[in-house]
Amino acid sequence: MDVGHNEASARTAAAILAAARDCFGEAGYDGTGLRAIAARAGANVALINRYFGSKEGLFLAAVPPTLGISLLLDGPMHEFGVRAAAIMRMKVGRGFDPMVALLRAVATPSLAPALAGTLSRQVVAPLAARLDGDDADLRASLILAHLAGHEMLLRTLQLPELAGAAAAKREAALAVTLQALVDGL
Amino acid sequence: MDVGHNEASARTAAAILAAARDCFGEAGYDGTGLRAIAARAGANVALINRYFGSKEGLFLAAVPPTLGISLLLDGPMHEFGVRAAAIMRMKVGRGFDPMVALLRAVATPSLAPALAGTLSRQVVAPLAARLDGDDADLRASLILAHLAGHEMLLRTLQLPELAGAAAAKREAALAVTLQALVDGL
DNA sequence: ACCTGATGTAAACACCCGTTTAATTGTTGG
DNA sequence: CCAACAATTAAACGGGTGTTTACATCAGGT
Repeated sequence: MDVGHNEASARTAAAILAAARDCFGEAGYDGTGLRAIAARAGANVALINRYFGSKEGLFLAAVPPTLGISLLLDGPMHEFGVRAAAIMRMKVGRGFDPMVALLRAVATPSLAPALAGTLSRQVVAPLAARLDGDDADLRASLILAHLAGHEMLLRTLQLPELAGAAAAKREAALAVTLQALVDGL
Repeated sequence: MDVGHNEASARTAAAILAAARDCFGEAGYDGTGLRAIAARAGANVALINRYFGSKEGLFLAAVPPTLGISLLLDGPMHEFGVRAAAIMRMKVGRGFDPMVALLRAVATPSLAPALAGTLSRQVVAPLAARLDGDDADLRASLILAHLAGHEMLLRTLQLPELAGAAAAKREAALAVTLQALVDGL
C-alpha cells in the first residue's frame, strides 16, 4: 500500500480518499461498497486495495485524519460551550463531517479499536490537556460522549424533540451542558 | 406476517426473537445475517420472513419493545443521576442490552425513522414528563444524548480514558452530569 | 528502440446477502 | 381415513461483497 511513486498515482489516490469520505459520510461504513467509491472517484476498484490495502485501511486513511478539533480548542476555555455549539451549527449542510462518519462506523467491531485510539489521541487527549482541575481525562471523555450523542440523535437519527427544538434554544442548552463539564464536576 | 395460529409457531417465533436480540446486540444490524439468527434459534431462514416480513421487521419487533426505562424513572427525580449511573453498572455483563443494539443500528439509514420514533415515544417522552421546569423535552433529549454517547464510548468503543477510569469515579461523574440536566439548565 | 517498472483495467474468485419458491412434513377437524 | 390447512424445509434466485489475478498501457532511463 501507498505504492505511489509519481504524481499521477498520488492524484488518483487523493481522488479515492475524497470519494471515500463522501460515501462513508453518507451511507456509513457497512452501507458503502468499494465499487461505489471507485465509481465516484473515477478510478478502478483494484486501485483501492493497491493503495490502501483493504476497505478498513481506506476508511482509516480517509476519515480519522480529518477529525482535527483545533477549532474547538482555539480560544479561551471559559467559552468552550458556546464555541462548540456554534461549530455544530456551522457544520450543518456542509458536505462531509468526519465525526458523523466515525459514529456511523462504530457498529463495525473490527473497526472499533482503531476508532477508539483515534478519538483518544486526536480528541480526548488534546481536550484534556486544556482542562483545569481533577479528572481531566474523564471529563474530556464525557464531553466527547455528550457531543457524540448529540450529533447522533440530532443529525443521524433526527430525534423529533431535538431536531424540532428552536435552534437557539438547542444551542444554548448544549453550550451550558458542555461548559459545566469544562468547569469541573 | 404474524401468521402464527397455533402455539408451536408462537414458540419458534419467540426463539427467533430471542436469537435476533442476541445477534443484533453482539454484531450490530449490518453485521448480523438472517442465517446466523436462524441457526441460533434452531429454525429455518424462511420462517423469519414468514413471521416478521423482513430483516427490518424482525429488528423492530425484537429490539425496541425491550427498551423500557421504567427502572430509570422508578424513584425520586432528585436521585435520577445516581440511579442511572447504578443501572449502567448493573447492566455490564448482562447478556443483551437493547440500548447497545439500538446504537449499533443507527448507521442504517432505512432504520433511522423507526428508531427515532421508538426512542422518542419510549424514552424521551416519559422522561420529559417527569422533568420540572422549562424545556423538558429538550433536556430529556440531552439526557438521552449523554447516556447514549456514554454507552457508545464505554461499551461499544471502549475508549481508554473511559474504560480505564475507576468505576466509582466514572459513575460519580456520570451521575452529576445527568443530575444537572434533570435539575434544569 | 528496448526494456523496466509504475499505473490502470477487466474479469474472475469465492463467499455472503435478503428473499422467494415449491415441496414436504405434521396436525387437526369432518 | 382423509381432506384441509398450518408449519417447516431445502434449494434456488438475483445480486452484492471485498479481494485477487492476469493482462494491457504508458512513462522514463540506458
